[in-house]
Amino acid sequence: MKLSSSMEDYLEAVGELCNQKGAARVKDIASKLNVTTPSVVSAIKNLKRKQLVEQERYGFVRLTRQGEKTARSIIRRHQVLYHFLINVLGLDYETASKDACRIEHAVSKQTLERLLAAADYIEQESRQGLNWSYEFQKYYADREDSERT
Amino acid sequence: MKLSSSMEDYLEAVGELCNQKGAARVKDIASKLNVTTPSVVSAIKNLKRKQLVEQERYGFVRLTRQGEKTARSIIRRHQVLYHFLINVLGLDYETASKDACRIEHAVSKQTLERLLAAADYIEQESRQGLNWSYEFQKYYADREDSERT
DNA sequence: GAAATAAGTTAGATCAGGCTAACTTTTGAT
DNA sequence: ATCAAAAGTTAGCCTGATCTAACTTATTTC
Repeated sequence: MKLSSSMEDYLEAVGELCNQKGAARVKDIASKLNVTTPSVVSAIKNLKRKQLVEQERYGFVRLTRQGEKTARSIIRRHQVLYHFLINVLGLDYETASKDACRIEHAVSKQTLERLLAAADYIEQESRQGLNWSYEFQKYYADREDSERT
Repeated sequence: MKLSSSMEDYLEAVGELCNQKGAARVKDIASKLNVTTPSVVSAIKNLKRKQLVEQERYGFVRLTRQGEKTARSIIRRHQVLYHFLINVLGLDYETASKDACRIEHAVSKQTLERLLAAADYIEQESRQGLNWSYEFQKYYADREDSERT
């Protein structure tokens, strides 16, 4: 039962709002995703049909058991990606955040696991004195400099 | 003048077909992208409007000057990503290919440049005896093993 | 507790991108 | 040169995701 990118975004937003406030309101989902409330309503209707979300009429939105599971994996995907972009590639938060939002819908399980492993591996290495990230940042900066000439 | 993912796919396909055969035929674009010819026709109409492509009625499709430039950058994006997935993360061709196709529409210029730099850096390191990829593959394999227990 | 405000919903439009079916033009075989 | 097959096109439909405008229900405030 695959979700579209868009539905993943909604489920992710519901998940995050539930995590931080216990339940999600339509208007908060809307403002988080920069869409209008009718868009949220129709998306929620869709997620209800898929049994990922529950909502009493005019009330709060909450995740079902299955919804929680799915949301968790979507959020994890985002997190892993974001972490990788920042801690391995050394991107700024702004760019990392935007790219993570878009790329997350496109990475396979396999790729994701390797991105995570790479970040972990590099972190482990750095505890042993071989600071990959630092060396790479230096390399990257130099290379950028030389391109500007 | 930003292109949708879908339009990027069409332009990329036209670019590749032109590279290998000098011009693209509607049916070849269709089979490359797994869509029907009417879909191609309407996409081409769109790319014509954007001046990225030319075509005499019932004839071949070719890139304009601007189209070539754009196609080149899209193709490069794909290539860089594919290379990274294989040579840095160690994914199999199949997965790398599929993921590259989907992720390419989502990576920013900044992320792309760093992915490229990371791949180059690692390659350079490996010429100096520090075989990152090899070590990482080992790390990854071990970690997968221990998860299976 | 009634009126005003906020939140949620419904109806209906639009747009992109895909499809099928039917048609036209081009190509190629005899 | 003709006519069958292949390639390209057009028309029209469908789905997903968005929007605005208008409406309904809940909440807040006096």
